[in-house]
Amino acid sequence: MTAIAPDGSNVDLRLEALVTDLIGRVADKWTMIVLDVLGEAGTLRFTALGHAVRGISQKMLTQTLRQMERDGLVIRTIHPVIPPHVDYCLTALGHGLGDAFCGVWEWAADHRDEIEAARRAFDQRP
Amino acid sequence: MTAIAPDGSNVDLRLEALVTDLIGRVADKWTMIVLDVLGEAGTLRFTALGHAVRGISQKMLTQTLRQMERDGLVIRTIHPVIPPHVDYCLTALGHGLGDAFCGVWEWAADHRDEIEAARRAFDQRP
DNA sequence: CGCCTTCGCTTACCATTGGTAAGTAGGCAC
DNA sequence: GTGCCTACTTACCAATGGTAAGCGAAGGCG
Repeated sequence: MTAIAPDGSNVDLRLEALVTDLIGRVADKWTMIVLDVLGEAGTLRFTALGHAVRGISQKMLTQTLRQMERDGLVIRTIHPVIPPHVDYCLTALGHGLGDAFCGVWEWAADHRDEIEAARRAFDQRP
Repeated sequence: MTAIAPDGSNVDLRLEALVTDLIGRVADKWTMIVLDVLGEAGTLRFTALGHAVRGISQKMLTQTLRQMERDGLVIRTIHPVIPPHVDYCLTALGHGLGDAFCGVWEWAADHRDEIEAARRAFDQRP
């Protein structure tokens, strides 16, 4: 079941590496939260997003949004007015990822207590 | 629908903050990859895990595993022999998270090409 | 005219995080 | 005694992220 590519490398391993790499870039805290917020709000401006994503710095917000835009997850629309007006919404790809990640949010909400209990137990060990 | 707690804070907001916090700790690159590897392999020793999780440093592996153990996601079993023998496997909680995150792996595998295309398009803009 | 405000950034500086590589424990084979 | 085994620590350095300040261009205000 291990196909070999023309260059001699293992295709399955290469694919796995690529997917793992992709997960590495996408599975980060801020990306997931921005994805969730935008998924629920539809369209938001930069500052509104900044308030909705509690705790994010402007720097990380711009950085995260740029990365998401580059990955085709969000669309950035600039309205050329003064003061500037820029808004963000998810692409179909972004919605897809949001839906895929939805299960994790549900899991987190459902098992919050268990995790807190596990932590307390762990912290009280000899 | 916004219940108010005895201390006056908004319960929905507090819950949301807690869940967001939890996502922040759990939605990190290495945790997700370790979760996946352990989910597929069942039980692995420290060094085997280190080889399976390509690119992780020993330091981050110990750190990630400790955190996951604290959160009740993995069980760490020490066999008191020399040289040391320690193995790791997922708890039910860990399997649950792995299953919840499974959708994201599938999404990543399915949309890899679209993302790469989006990146190329982005990188070639004026 | 000059000054302040607004919004979406960008930048300089510093703290925290993560990678690299070397060390440690402790028994067992040589 | 020397070296090897594994699962870590640790010291040191590079990269990442937070904080806070600045910027640019138009419009309102005195």
